[in-house]
Amino acid sequence: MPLREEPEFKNEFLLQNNYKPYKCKRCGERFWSLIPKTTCPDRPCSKYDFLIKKYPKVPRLSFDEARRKFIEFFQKHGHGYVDPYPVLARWRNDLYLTIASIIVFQPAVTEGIVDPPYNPLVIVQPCIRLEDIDNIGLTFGRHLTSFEMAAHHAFNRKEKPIYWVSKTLEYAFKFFTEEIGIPAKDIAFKDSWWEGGGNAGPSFEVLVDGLELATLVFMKYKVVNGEYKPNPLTIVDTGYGVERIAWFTQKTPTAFHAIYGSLVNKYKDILSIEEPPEDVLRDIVYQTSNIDIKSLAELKKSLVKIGYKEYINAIEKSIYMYTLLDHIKTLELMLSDGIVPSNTGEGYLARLVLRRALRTLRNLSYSPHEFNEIILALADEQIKYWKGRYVYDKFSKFRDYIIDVIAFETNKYRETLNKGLRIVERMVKRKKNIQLDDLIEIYDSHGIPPEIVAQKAKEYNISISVPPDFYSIIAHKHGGPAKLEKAKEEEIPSEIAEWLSSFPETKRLFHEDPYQISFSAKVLGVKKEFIVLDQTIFYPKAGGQDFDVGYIVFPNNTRIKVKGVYKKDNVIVHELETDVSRIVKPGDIVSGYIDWPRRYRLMRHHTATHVILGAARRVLGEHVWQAGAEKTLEKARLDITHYKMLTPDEVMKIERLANTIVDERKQLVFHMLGKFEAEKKYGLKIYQGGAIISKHLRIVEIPGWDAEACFGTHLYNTGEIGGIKIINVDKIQDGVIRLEFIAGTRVPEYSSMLEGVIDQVAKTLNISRHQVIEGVKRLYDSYNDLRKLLNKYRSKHQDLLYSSVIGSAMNICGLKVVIIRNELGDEVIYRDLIKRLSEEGFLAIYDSIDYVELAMNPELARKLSIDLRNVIKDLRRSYPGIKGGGKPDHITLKIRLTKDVLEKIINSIKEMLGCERN
RNA sequence: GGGCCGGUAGCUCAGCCUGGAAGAGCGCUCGGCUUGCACCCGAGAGGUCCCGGGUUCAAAUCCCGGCCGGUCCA
Repeated sequence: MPLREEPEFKNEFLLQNNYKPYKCKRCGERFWSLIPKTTCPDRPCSKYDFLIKKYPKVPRLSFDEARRKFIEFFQKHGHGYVDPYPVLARWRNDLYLTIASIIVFQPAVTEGIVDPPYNPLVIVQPCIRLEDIDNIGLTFGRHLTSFEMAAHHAFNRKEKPIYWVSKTLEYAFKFFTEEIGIPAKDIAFKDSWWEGGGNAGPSFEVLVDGLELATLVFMKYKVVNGEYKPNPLTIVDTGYGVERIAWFTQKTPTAFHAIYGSLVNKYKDILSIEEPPEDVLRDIVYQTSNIDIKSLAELKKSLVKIGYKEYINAIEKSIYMYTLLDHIKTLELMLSDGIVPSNTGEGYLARLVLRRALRTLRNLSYSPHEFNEIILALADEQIKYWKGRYVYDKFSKFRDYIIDVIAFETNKYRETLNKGLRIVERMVKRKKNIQLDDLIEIYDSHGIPPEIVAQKAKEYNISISVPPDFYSIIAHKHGGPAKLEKAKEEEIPSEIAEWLSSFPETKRLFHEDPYQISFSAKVLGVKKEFIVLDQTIFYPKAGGQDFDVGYIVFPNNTRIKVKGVYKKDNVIVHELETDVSRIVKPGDIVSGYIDWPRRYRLMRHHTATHVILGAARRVLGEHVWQAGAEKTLEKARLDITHYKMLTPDEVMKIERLANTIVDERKQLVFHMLGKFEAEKKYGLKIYQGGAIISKHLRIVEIPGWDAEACFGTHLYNTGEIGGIKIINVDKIQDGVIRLEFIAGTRVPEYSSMLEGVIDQVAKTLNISRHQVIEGVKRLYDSYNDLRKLLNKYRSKHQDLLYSSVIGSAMNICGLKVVIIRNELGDEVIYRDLIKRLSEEGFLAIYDSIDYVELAMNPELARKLSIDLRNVIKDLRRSYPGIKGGGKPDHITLKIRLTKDVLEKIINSIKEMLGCERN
């Protein structure tokens, strides 16, 4: 990382404005200041001096005012304003969350594929970072899981530079001195390095009296396999902390008070918490600001050291409250961007945040049955608090979903806790202690954190020591981070894929007119059975839509079937049934025909999929996103994100609503739009099929209903769908529901199939189609009656067998021996009978069809010192190699019970009992 | 996407390590006690031990593969 001799660090602006470099005597880093300083004004080298210092010219800025000031300042200086993007990075397939403002422009803009909407630009982007989630609260608001990154960006191309270091430093200097009113001498710039989202570069941290207010990054590199390569564009990537600016100007004891204002008191009421007096709290924050505190225990020790022992309890509870403020806001941001909690992917991140919040409630001594009420009250207060404010207004719009999903997830967690605690209890009772291995298993496999295990074990007077590095043991166990790859490519042989890259873009006739069924085109390349044309009506397998089949007619008039069509970037390749390299050459003209009935079905299924998605979003809520889709000849499949199984009523509503769109005969509209233009016009929900990195997007719009970036072939009018029938609903994984449906002429085919099933049932029962329901009912009833009757016969038969068998019992040296033969093949009777007889002191010899079993009462066997296994040994003398085994009172023999075998068995028993041979 | 844990009566689970006659509690049915309810007492019904394969004389139990659920991590 320390590529520290970057020229950016020695900058004109700093030199011309009398900034001088100093080396911090504590951390050894270089920083620039107007006045001499021995340590850098960054913690932990300095304390939060801003909390106690007076700045006469700094006005008190609310969170909203700080944001507004920033935007206005940069707009005034020629920056175009860009609306913030969601915290869920739908436009990227290598990242779940928006962790910085630059994420919005990676990779399309930073790679130079797409121009930014403005250049330079200003954006205030809500971001989520979960790396420091364990520090939340402990640092009194320096760490937050969600924060606003105020940024101005300039994207410099070699041929069109915008600005670089000097201008950026000048903006920062001007903004902080003129707009915020901070004296120039209090501002310092510290050399640093930043990387994220695939880019990196030198940076300056802007520090004021202990608080880092901004980072100015000069992104020159991209990171490829751990190596720094020059980026095609050099990018000014700044990040100003809106929360920190508000905190700085308000000088509230913690950042939470600056961000959450009156909500803090609401939370205090709901949770019945008293914070320490304001001046005490501020002093605690100040005094601990130059210590790296990693746990509550460490903070408590520090409190003792600085003489605030009596506030330990109040501080602990306050920190839990700050954690709840933070986590619930982050959770609501995630949920209102449509995250559905789940056990994988981004959904897990939402679950993680919620569960951490619930654990915090537990730390505040709430018991699980109180979780629901409290967490919902807290969640609702945040929704109210943020109403009408910046992006957070959407909390209100998503209120129903937020409340319902939190309640649902909370119940789920309670169940997990209960289940896990039962496991702990069982373990405690059985093993009497709990080792580290057990703790790891309980957390890793059952989701119960060690603190809770320890608490439970305490009830049984077992004390457990949790190693301080518990979570890193877990992390180590799971191995290093793997590369995130949300999407995957199509299946063409790699040599073909390589060959394809040499061709120009194929003209897509299927987009120009999806109803065209024949065409002619010029051959551009042939390789065995693969052929590339200058244009085609054959749709390649893409976007979940199956490829077209048909045939191509070659110059010598042979027709050859097209059995597959694929796409690599913008080149389409046809796979033919045979090698055609000898009958056609580049430059030839060929004609082609697609299997129209097949294509038309695919089109219906595809357009129906868009209609169904729109219906699902309206019935279930806007958190519903496409999680996968496939359209085949037989049916269409749409996986949607939703947190619980659909009710039959919901399914019916979706189906009905979808069919009204069919009946409304909506005309579809197709556009090619620039990336940012499309996102602005339709929102990020165009990325239903996943991220698309491209300059232009093809938007398929059903006006007033649905708009998606989509490559597929669509009908011109929803009326052509004919009708939609949902045929199957399934929960395929946590948070994902699969809908299967059919459209158009598939519907009668499907209902004929169902009729066929009914007819077959009717035929089997020898009744008419209309009587099927009663017929099956009657059959089922009589089946049950007969089963009961059978049981009566069984017990009757068993009684008869019993008396007949004991009547013919042999007495061998005082032991009563009976022989039972399986004559009916009904194991149940004999097994029962053997048990009954052996309990009554008989030795039973059971002759089943292909084996022989000897069984007697275990106690009796012990009393008579009988080990039936000796029977096997004895038998082996005459029948070597017979198989069998068992225990003293019960053996199994793989042998047929002939007269001779029976005789030998009886002799063997006699010998064991010590009577004479006869 | 990967690791770990689990799947046995309607429900909650024991049995699995160490293979050998499928269990408990709750619920259900019937009967008794009771003015009635809860309780209590007695009897009974209820099983694809997730599915498939393998090892074995013998598999709920051991091995392999799959499906489903949970959980942790990316």
